[in-house]
Amino acid sequence: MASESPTKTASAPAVVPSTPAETATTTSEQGAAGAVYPYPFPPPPGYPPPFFSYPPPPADPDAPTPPAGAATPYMFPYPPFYTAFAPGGFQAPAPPQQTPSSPGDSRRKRSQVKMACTNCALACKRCDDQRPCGRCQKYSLHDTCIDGQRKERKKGIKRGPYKRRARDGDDGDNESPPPVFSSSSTTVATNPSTNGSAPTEWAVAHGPPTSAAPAAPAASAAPPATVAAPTAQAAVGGAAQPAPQTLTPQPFPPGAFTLPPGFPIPPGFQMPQGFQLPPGFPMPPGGIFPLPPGFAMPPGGMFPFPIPAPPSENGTAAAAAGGGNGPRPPAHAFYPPMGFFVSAPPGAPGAPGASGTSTAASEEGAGAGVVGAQGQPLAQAPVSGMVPYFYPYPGFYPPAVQAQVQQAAAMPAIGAVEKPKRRGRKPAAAPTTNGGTSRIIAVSVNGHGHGHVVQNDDGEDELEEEEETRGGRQLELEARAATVAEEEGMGDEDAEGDGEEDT
DNA sequence: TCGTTCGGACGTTCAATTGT
DNA sequence: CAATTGAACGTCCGAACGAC
Repeated sequence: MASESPTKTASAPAVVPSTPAETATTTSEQGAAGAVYPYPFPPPPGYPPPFFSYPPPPADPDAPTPPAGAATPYMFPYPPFYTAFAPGGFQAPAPPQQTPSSPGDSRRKRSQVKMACTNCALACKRCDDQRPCGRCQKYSLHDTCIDGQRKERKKGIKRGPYKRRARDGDDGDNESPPPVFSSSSTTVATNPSTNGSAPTEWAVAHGPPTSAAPAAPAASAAPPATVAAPTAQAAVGGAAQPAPQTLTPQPFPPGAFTLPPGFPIPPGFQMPQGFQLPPGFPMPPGGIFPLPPGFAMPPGGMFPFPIPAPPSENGTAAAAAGGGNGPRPPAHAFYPPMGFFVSAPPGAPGAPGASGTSTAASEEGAGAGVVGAQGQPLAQAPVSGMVPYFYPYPGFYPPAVQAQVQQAAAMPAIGAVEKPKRRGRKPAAAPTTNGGTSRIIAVSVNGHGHGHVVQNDDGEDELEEEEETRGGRQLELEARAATVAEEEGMGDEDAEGDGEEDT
C-alpha cells in the first residue's frame, strides 16, 4: 500500500533501522568511527556499554556528519533475544528513515473516521464514530448527525501500464541506499549436531556475491532450512515454523568474526560447546532467527554464531555447522544477548566487495575503531572489513528500563525533519494537476467546492457523467440543500445544477 | 475571539493490472 | 489467483475571513 511506503527504504549505507536505544539517544556525541555512542540504558554488569552502528542523528542539525565511508560499525538487532525478552514479544523498532531531508517522515499519520457525519463532511471538520458526533453535540445538531453514504466507485476505467515494482535483487545502480537489508534476504542454516537450539550461521544474500554459492555440500548435510516469517512467535516459541524462504548455507568468511583487540569477554561467558550463556540469560530459542519486519541486515556479511562444530569423524557436522566447505574460523567471543559481529558497510575499505579487499579480514586487523572494555575507544586501526557491534536489547535491563526502551521505540525517529507545509487556502488557486491527464476542477459536489470532480480533456462530458453517477451521499446532501432552498422559495436548480457553490 | 469557509494535503478503498 | 498499483473518493487540517 502506498500509505505504508515510509517503511520501505533506508538512507545511508550504514544506516540500519532505528532501535529503541538509538531512537532514545539524543546526545551529540557523534563522531568518527569508533566513538562510543552513549545510550540511555545502563549496561549490564560486566559489560561495556554498547555502541551504535553509526552515529546517531545529530541533535544539532548543523553538526557535521561523519564521512560516508567511515568505518562506523553496524549495529544489528538480535531478534531472538529481543523477542525472548521483550515483554509482549518483539516490537519492531521504527523502520529505517530516509535521508534526513526526507520530508514528513515524522509526521504522525492522520487518523480519520470511516465515515464522517453529514454535518462534519459539509464543514470539513473532524468527526468521530459517535452519533451524534462530538461536533454535532457541540452545535446541537443531533438530529442531522447521520452518516452519509459513499459514492460508488466508477468501474471500467482503463488504466495505463503499472510501474514495475523494484525488486530486492535489483542491481544497485539506483540511488536507493545500498542494501537496505530485509528479513527476506536472511539466510540461516541450523546446526543440529552442535546445538539443537542454536543457530550456527547467519548470512545475507545482499551485496556483492561472495563465494557463498558453493555451499551446496553443507546444504546436503543440513538441508536448507526455511526462515519463519519474522514474527515474535516464531522466535519465542523456539520451534521455527516452516516458512516461505529457502535458506542457503554459506561459508564463513575467514576472519569474519574477529574480536577486536582488547575487546572484553564478558565475565561468566564462555565460548561455546553449545553456548554457555551468562547466568540468567536465556538460550536462543529455536534454530532459526528471522529478522523482524523493518530490521535491516547488514549487507554482504556473514553473521553466524561462532559456535564451533564438535569434532566429527567424517566432518559432516562441521560442514553442516559451517555451512560451507571452507575452513571454519576460530570461534570468537561475542555477547550473545547483546549482539554479534558483522562486517563493514559495502564500499567501505575492506568491506566485502570493496575493491582490493576480500571478505576476509585479518584476525589482528579487524575491528577497527571500536570500543574496548568499559567503553574505552580502541586505537584506530585501518578498516579491514570487520566491525563489531552490539545490540542492547531491552530485555537485558530491569523492567523500569525496559519501559524506557518501549517508550523510546514509540518515539519518532530522531533526525526525521518535519517539513513545515503550508496548508489551507492559497491566495490564487491554480488548477491542480492530477496525474497529468486529468485535473481537479474544484466543483462542488459535496457542498462547498472541493468534490474532486475530475475533468478530463473533454471536461464537460466528464462533468455531466459525474453528475449522473453521483452517489447517494451527494444526493442526500443536495436533497437537504434543496429542501432548504424550497423553504426559502428557491428551486433546487442550484443543488442539481453544476454543483457550484451552494452556500 | 470565535465561528465559518474552503483549498488542498492526506487517508482509505478497491478496480485494474501484473506477477506467479 | 494473489499481490500490487494507483486513482477515485473521502476526511479534515489549518489559513483566511467575517461577525461580534
